[in-house]
Amino acid sequence: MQKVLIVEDDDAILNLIRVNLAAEGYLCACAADGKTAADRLENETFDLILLDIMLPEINGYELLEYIRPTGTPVIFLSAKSGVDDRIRGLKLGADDYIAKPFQIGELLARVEALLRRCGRHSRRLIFADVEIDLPSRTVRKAGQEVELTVKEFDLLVELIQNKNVALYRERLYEKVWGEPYMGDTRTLDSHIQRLRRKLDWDRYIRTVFRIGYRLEEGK
Amino acid sequence: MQKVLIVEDDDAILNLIRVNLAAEGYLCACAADGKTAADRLENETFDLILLDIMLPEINGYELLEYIRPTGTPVIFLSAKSGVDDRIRGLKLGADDYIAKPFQIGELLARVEALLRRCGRHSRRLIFADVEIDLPSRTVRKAGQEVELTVKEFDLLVELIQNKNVALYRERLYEKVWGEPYMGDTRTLDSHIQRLRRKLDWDRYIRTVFRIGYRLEEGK
DNA sequence: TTACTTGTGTCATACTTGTGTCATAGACAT
DNA sequence: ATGTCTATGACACAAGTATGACACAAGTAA
Repeated sequence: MQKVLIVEDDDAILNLIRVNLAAEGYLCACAADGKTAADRLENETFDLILLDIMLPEINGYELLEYIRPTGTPVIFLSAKSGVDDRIRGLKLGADDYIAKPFQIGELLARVEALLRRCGRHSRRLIFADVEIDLPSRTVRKAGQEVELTVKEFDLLVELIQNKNVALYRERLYEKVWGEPYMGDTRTLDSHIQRLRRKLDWDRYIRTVFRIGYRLEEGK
Repeated sequence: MQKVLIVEDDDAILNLIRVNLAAEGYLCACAADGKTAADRLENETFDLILLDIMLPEINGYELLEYIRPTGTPVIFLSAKSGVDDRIRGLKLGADDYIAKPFQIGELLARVEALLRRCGRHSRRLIFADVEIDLPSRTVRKAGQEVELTVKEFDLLVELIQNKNVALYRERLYEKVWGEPYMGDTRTLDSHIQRLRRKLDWDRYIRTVFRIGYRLEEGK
């Protein structure tokens, strides 16, 4: 599922976009001003950003400067419909420029085209405040990168892919270590603990006594 | 130098585009009908294709079908300016859609934006302050030419084409050296270090312990 | 020759990871 | 409730391993 950030201060337009993107199966995040958007960008990554130019606080151009180094594709949305505005937006680094008022169908088509091109099937997992990008093997908690070792990372992925399932120690071990579980060592437990500590996840990684562990959604 | 194919049957428009693209430093190839275009595509590769929809012989839509599998970016040019036409073009696989009549400046800006985004298939790669010209195998950092050896160059290209992906040592080695990775030599590491030193890229080329390396965008 | 590229060896260091120990918590029978 | 047994948490540590840094030699082209 692709994740799109919509930065737009006009409620009506924001909702129009949000509803339509959601209906197409995109995961939407919204920000009504530049500051809020900057905060979210600090803490999350997106597959695409729809960016209004005229915003309170920080405007779209400034925000673009900030986004550019991350390589995230951006489509400008703007009431400024002049050719010069379009050229300026594109030259500054936007990937597309849609003038308001626009037809929602065209916006959807342009979003689709851009994501198709960017090929970012950026397979990622999200659980609670933690975001995992599989190809790059990076983990971010509340936007902050957390350094995990190979085993920790693989274990985390295995847990998230089976959230809310009580995983037997045998199964976990065999999946992550790729060899049969002999029991009677503290290996798995130690790694679970390291994960709990690094992610501050005591509340999510629950021990299932005599069985194994379960990554639990909800509180 | 980027190579653009212009497929357009109207001489005036064709020339307008050709002259302006050439002035911007692009290498232009032209075709006035679908058949000619198809022939050229048989024998050459391009960084970008500007494609008129209404053409004699083979029309733009059909041609797009043929181009799509190659992954070359396409901008549709069309006198059909309706929203539905634009949506159709984009849905069929075009990356952008410019309605005629257009302002040449906007076309140039859109060409530039698309090529910027598509780095991967092109003959020119850009990452951070480094610019790579594949055909001439030259590398420039902040405009200054940097001399890289063959292996260093190939390694760099491989990294950039897979930026933000944790590349396994095996994969990197096999891609660049073209033979299976036996492990237990300092070859790959040495070359990574030479790259880091020559480009001053400690902050971009990150070590993924026990996995390999990752070229990381952003800060 | 000379200059250059490239692979490899060595050493030091940093990091990962498995395991042992001990304390504590849970399960269960009495 | 109490006691017992076992499983897990917490922690520290050691061994093994991976990587950075560097130097050098074999190979190659000029």
